[in-house]
Amino acid sequence: MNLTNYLKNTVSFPSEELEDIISYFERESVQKNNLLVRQGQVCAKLYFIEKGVGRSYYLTEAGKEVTQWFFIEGQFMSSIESFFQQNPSLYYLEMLEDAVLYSITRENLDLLFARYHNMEKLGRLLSTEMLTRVVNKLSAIQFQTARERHDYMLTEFPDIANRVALGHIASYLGMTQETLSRLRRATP
Amino acid sequence: MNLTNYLKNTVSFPSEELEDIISYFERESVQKNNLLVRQGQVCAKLYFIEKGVGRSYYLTEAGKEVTQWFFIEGQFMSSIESFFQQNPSLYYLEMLEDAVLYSITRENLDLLFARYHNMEKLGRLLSTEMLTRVVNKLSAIQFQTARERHDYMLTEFPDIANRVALGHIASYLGMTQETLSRLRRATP
DNA sequence: CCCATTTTTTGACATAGGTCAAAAGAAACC
DNA sequence: GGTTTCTTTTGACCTATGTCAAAAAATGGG
Repeated sequence: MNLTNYLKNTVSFPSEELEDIISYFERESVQKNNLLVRQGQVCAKLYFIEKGVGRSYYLTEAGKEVTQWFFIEGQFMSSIESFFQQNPSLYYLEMLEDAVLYSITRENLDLLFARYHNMEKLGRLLSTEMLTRVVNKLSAIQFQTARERHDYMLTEFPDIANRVALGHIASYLGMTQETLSRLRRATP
Repeated sequence: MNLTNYLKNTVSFPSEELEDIISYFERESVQKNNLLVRQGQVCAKLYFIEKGVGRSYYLTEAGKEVTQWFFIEGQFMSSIESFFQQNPSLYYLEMLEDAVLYSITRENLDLLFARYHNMEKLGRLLSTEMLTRVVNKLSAIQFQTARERHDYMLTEFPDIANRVALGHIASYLGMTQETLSRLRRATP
């Protein structure tokens, strides 16, 4: 999924708006295991993923990584709180495969929000969509067994299991990797 | 917190816009224990709470209520997914105290979004804010002990403990009410 | 292709928090 | 103000999942 098509499918931009908007994005090739943002830094950019998978994660006091979210092709990726409020990020952003990204700075995004009503609408729709996704995960995590959480994940990220390490998925689901491993073995 | 001030503080609306926007909201008095939406219904309105506390909850297969979120004065309340996508709601919306609400329909809200760029911006800001809140809860729930989750709650809803039943809070935190009760006793 | 490193699986054991049941306390209602 | 109903606390016991450790399998670089 490329950025132009994605934007078109979400809001019906006149083509001159679309061109102007796209011109503020910058193409970046990023290698596997690269960090886009570290915990404590202000997240400077919003990324659109044309190709690749990424995740956000944080470190516990014990030094363990906890995956917060996965981001795949055709989605925007950022440390949202940090990017929008310009706070130090609570999360690391990491690419888990070689990736092609399109990035935009906060400044330029704000400029586009102010310039185009349509752009503001896009922002609203993306936020709302992400919000419902996070709420769905919350429902799954809040009161379900390890097995049910795993089933939820398959609906949100169907093929993630083949793309990222088991340990990353386990922490995303709020369980240890041993538990996830046993769960998989037991699954018929 | 009333609606006019709330809007003013969030986006700098010209006063004629503000007046027009406000005119689409309708004041409603709702009594304690009233349901605004039932599971399975499409949520028709977005509510602003001037006074009172509400919650969203769902029923498990075993018939237990699980609180999803609390909504207090000065916040918008809705079954977000249902309201914005016009899907059947996964949640009940219930007021837990006698309340004063201002409601707007989806139709009118869309009309205002289309009419005023500022309104679209408001929508975006509210979504983003809610998103960061939900993400915070998720972090708390995903990998923390019962005690830590409880501490998180106190930052998000400092005085909620005095306003709503313990069982509602327990399920919000993803634990049983017995566990929450024991936790409180043990807290110095 | 081999060695080093990382990831996944397996086993033995520990424990936080769940379940069930009943008592105690508060609130609501006539 | 006494009875009913709802809410919170307490106790005894249980289980899903965590922890720690080590083996097995997969991956990656030279």
